[in-house]
Amino acid sequence: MAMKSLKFLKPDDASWDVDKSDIDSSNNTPFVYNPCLSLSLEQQRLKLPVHRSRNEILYLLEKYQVLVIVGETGCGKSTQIPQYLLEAGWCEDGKMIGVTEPRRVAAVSLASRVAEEKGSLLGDTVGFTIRFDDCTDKETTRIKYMTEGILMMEMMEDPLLRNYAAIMLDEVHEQSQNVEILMGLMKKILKKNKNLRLLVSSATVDAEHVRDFFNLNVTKNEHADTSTILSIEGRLYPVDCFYVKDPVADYVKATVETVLKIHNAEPSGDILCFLTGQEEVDTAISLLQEHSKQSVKIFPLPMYGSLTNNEQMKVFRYCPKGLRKVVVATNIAETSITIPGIVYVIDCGYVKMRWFDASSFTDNLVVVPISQNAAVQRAGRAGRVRSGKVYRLYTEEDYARLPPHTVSEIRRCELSSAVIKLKALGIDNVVRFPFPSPPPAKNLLAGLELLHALGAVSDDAELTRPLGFRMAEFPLSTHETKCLLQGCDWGCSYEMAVMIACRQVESIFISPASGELSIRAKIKKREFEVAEGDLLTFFNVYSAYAATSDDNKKKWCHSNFVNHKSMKRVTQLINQIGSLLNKFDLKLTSCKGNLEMVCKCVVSGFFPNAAYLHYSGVYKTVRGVQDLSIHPSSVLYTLQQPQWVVFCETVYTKKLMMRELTVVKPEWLLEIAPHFYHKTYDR
DNA sequence: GAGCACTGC
Repeated sequence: MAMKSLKFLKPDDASWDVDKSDIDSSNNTPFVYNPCLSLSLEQQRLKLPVHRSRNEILYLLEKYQVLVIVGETGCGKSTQIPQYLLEAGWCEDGKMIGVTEPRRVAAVSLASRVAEEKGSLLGDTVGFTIRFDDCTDKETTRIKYMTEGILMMEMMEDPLLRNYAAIMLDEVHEQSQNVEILMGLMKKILKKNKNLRLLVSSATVDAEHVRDFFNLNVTKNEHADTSTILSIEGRLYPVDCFYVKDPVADYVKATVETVLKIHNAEPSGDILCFLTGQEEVDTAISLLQEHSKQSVKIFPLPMYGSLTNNEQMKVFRYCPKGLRKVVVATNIAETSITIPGIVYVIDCGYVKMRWFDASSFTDNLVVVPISQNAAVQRAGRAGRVRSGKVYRLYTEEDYARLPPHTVSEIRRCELSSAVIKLKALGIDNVVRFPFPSPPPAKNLLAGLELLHALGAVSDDAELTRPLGFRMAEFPLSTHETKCLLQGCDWGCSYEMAVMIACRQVESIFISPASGELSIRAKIKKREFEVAEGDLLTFFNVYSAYAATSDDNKKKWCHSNFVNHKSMKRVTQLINQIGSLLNKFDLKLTSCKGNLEMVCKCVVSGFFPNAAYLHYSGVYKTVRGVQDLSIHPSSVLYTLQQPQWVVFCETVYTKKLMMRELTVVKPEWLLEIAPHFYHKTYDR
């Protein structure tokens, strides 16, 4: 069988450190491939495709308030354009150039790169700001890289962004919820602050849409346009496209067969396969490993988000000589990471996506066909080294029938936190807010309805004081924020902060996939379990961790199968929550073991997610009609099923499952949320 | 008996 076994893992093996989002200096973006590494920095700058457009960019920014830049990753736009603006004197009155990135790693690594090119220290002329890490200087920083959420927060402080000469929204084609809101807000800001310039960088797609969105010219006269497009020639080589003649029945099997076909018939070059989830990737990998044992000279590697850093790094290393590297990945390889050396791409044509259903108020994880844009993006992964080939496991007719664009996140997700932020920014009518791709009105209204139930907006849809205005400032879900603020009133804000912080990290437990270790991990986890459910189990784990002396924390985590890096981040998050509360003269206080109080406080934020055990043996929500079951990751999965629970989220794969449960009493629901449950019964 | 990908003064 496949060697997935962790049996031989030594305690000091690096793969113990399960770490996802933390950034450390030793992990300074292995993801960018630089073919000009041997040249001096200045020579490298001149070789970038964007260099030829330097003067044009500066000219267009004199003439237009908004410039849409189209260029593939690697053309140098994110590193060079801010420097051109600085060199051209845009920052002479002390203003900054702000660049937003969808990911923390990108913000940090771009800032370090540009600081190096400018020969300055990071945090001096060039800096970055991400959550928990502000590496800028109020006096000297002129170019500031940041994550999108940071700019959003700054807009709440200064709605006209007067500290900035220009803002560059980088990689907007990823269409995050934040970017949609940022673009809508920027449209308003640009009307009021005529000195501000906006650059929007996007992959080829949708550039016209973005330009037209920002164009304030209402006349037919093109000379009055306020926005325009500039294309920068990319570094992509042509990619030949192959389709299957007939639809495939099983795309995992077809992927494996296609790998073998390419390996036998095509010249050297690595292969990248796209599948939808971890299970599929693991299946494909073990099939490929069977072949590689039968002397097929391939080197299969999995790639997905929940692999440890160490396992992820393997795809960037050179593979054993004489073997062909075959990476089988989820969508993580579509935009988030770039694997060097890929010449062949196999595309199954599907993707797993979160989808919010406003009628049942559930978030579902569903497998859907990809869009034509995504298909092009996946194919492009084959053309970064030399001309490549893409094998699409669907017919050409199927391709033609795919939707042209991926439905943006804001049209698919729960919107209450977006709505409350807009309200706090003074946008009263959120349904009329200029989103570049407006979400369905019913999703916005569902968001409003939830905020109303939580007490954050009044009957006439105004933010309430103080609750609504306070809630808008927290980087947490609306349910969580409500629990936290209720906890301040009831004296259990510390317990709430701990449980909420634990929800923000990937997982606080380490769960080896198989073997003896996985059994030992389960036994250890059981020792922390409490009958009140998952959130209180989190609290239990954290309390034990916090009670351990600093010197022993790492060892303690190791022997208890708790993720040390997650716990460090949880501690950081609790501190941040504490200082955010301080802003409102609120404090973290503990109720010291009053379990009923803690559970009631959970109900105060999560009461819309209450479910009861139906006599048929499945759970049902009070408001909905679907059947729900307990997710196997829950501590309640193995215990006797409680009569009433509230859950933090649901996932739908084969059936609808509740995650992160708390056991409750039905009378609490009526006591804490009479407005909500009366209303539902009346219907 | 199960986990697309990101992010937050």
